[in-house]
Amino acid sequence: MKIVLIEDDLDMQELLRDYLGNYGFMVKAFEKPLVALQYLKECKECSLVVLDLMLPQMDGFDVCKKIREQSTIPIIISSARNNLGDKVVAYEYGADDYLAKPYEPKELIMKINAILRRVNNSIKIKKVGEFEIDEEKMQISQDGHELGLTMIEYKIFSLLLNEQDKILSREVIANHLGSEFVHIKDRAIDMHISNIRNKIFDDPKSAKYIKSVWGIGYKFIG
Amino acid sequence: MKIVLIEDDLDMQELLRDYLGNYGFMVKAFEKPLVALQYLKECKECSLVVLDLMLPQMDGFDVCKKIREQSTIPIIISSARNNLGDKVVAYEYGADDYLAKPYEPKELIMKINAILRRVNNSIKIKKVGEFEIDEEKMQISQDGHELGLTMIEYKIFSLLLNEQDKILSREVIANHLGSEFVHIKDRAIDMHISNIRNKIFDDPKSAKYIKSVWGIGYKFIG
DNA sequence: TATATATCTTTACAATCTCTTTACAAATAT
DNA sequence: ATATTTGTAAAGAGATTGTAAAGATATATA
Repeated sequence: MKIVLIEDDLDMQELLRDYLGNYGFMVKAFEKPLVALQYLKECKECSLVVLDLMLPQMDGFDVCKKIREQSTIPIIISSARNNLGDKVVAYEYGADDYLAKPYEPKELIMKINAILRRVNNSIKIKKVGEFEIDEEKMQISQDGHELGLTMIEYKIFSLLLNEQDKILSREVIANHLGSEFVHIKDRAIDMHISNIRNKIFDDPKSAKYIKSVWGIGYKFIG
Repeated sequence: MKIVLIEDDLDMQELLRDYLGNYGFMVKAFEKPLVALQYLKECKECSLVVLDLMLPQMDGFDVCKKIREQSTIPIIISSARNNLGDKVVAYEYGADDYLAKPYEPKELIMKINAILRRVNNSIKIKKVGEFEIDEEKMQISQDGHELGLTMIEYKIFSLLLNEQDKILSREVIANHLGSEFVHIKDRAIDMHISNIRNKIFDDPKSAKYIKSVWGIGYKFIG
């Protein structure tokens, strides 16, 4: 489990590196946020960022925002500033948690574990109503019964489930299928929806699951 | 988004219920943990638990553990105890976050949003009187009941709600619908207003919600 | 390789839904 | 009283959706 630490106080950096190391985390520490951002852009196996707010080069909030623009990796803010305003801004910029210095390193460990537990849980199998998405097997089942979707059907239906209640236009759906599919016509998507509906026994006239949103697209009713 | 609050201090309970309510969360509050556990077992649409540690009947940690045995719903601990030991136990029992009293209610809101962002995708709801505008879903509900507006009806009514008490001319309304609709005749807008009124059970002769302003247009009475 | 099978896209048309207009009664202003 | 504005039913115009069927493409099997 690799953790990226962005902290310019080198004493603090070493302390956290050791502490996290003792709990089995690999730590990649950075002093300069711009270098860290570059590293994060290319790092596939990084699991979480611990970010100090007082940094050279660049404001910590901006770093947080920049990270969020390029990925959904969990971010824990570690800051000497302990006022509500800073916390509000941090959360609005997409941070997952906020720790005010000084804090017990143990508390950081616990927060990291709590967040990773959430993130990892959601990867394995995700339940949405009576449906279960198994990302590994690329399968979706309804009440324990595998639906036998085709690849495109799987991609479309898992998108609808993951974004439940959100209206997705045909364009958004097409984009989600990958660049090779952006050209396909809306009616092709309608056709896939129709086929999915057959497999989950849904009737468009009185939709229980996939609702047509007139003039826009479709949504899954959560 | 429904939140279960387990808190035996009734003042605190009311404070949090109001505060969370203002942010569009539905709150189901319990004083007794055993009743809450029973409720959670059957509740499909509950999204998160806020749990106080000092409770009658049963220790808060045990409640946390019991909840975790039966579900993966996010748990935020809200406790007067602020020592590392308690925090460690809470996280080990599967809590997602720990807030030490006294805290700003705003901070709880932020933590809830941060966790829900991870788990689902959090929602933005604006409340105007008994109406709730959900921009993501492009839906408006009245007393929790979805109105089933068409796209143009949604655009018009959300404009009226957002500009409550302000008189909007038909021209302003038409402009707000987008450039493709600027040509439509005033009577078309009257027709949409009439249809909206039907859906929200408003009577133009004694308007509770949408008032006609003779010679100008319409306004929502806030 | 050739053939069969499965998957995906397109076409076409009916069914459906939304939006606009019309028309007339009712309400309001001068 | 007359002119103007509003409310809305009803009809018409237009756009969107559902899906069968056929064609195109990809994948598997003999």
